[in-house]
Amino acid sequence: MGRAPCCDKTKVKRGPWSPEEDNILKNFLEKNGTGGNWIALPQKAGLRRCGKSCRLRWLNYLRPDIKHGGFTEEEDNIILNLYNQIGSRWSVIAANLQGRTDNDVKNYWNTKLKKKLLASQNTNIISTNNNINSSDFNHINYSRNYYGTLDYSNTFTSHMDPNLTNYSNNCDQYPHLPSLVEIQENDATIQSSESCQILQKYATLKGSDTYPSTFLQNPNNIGYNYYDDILENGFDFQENAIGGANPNSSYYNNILEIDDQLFKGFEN
DNA sequence: AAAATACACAACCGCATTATA
DNA sequence: TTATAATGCGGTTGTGTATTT
Repeated sequence: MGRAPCCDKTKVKRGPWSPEEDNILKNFLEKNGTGGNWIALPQKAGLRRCGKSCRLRWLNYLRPDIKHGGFTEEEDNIILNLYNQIGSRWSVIAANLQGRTDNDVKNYWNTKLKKKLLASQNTNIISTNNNINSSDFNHINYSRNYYGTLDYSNTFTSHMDPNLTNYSNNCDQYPHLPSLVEIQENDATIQSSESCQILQKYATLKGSDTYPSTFLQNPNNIGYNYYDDILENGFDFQENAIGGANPNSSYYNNILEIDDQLFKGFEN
C-alpha cells in the first residue's frame, strides 16, 4: 500500500517543460499569483501538468529573481561553511545565497563543489577560514528532523530519535530532562543527577555570550524563544509547538540533545 | 564517425511538516 | 483535539549534451 498520488499521472504531461508551457505558467502567475493553491492552479491556467510540477518549475526556474550557474568563490565558501555546520539542508543554505534555489545548490554541490572540496583536501590547500576538516565533513545530523540554534552552536538541539525506524514512541529509553521548577521542588537525588547539572549549567550561562538567544521551531520561523521556557518549565515538545497537534507526527517523538546527551521531554 | 561514458541540471517521488477545517 | 489536504524538502532519477574511446 503506497501513498495516494497527488494527481492522475495518466492525465498530466511529464518531463521537460516546453517554452509554450513556460509562457502559460509565467503569464498566469504574474497575473493571478498562485491563489494559495498549487494543486488547483494547472487547471485554472490551462496546463496539463501536476500542481507540484508547476510549483517546482516556477520556484526553480521561472521566478524572475533567479540566478543560474556561475557560482562565485564567496558563494562556494558560504556553501562549504554551512554544509559543514548543518549538513544537507539545502533550503537553509540556499536562503543564504541571493537568487539561488535549493535545487541549484544541491546540484552544484553534488556535481562540482564536493569534488572541489575533496581535491583541495587531497592537495592540502583547503582554506583555513572555512574551518573544515575531514571528520567534520563526515558528520551526520539527523537530516530534516534536526533543528539547531540560530548560531548553529549545537549546544541545545532538538531532533528526532535516531533509533526510530517508524514513528512509534520509544523515547522512554532516554532519561527525563527536569525543569528548573522541578529541580527546586524535588529532593537531592534529582538535584545531583547529571541531567540536572547540565540544565543548571545553561541556566547559569543566561545573559552571557554563550547563551543561545533563540531556539528555532524551524529555520524559516525565526524569533521564537524556547530557551527560557525549556529551562524554566521543561522540554514539553507538544505544548512548545516543537511537537505539532498530530500525535503521529515525528515531532511527537522528539528528544532533546544537550552537550551530546539525549533526553526525553515530558508529555501531558 | 559511431558508440560508450561522463557530466550537468531539470524534474520527479514520496514522506515530513504545516495549515486548515 | 484530530483528521485531512496542501506544501516543502531532500534524495533520486531522467534527459540532453559534451567528451572520450
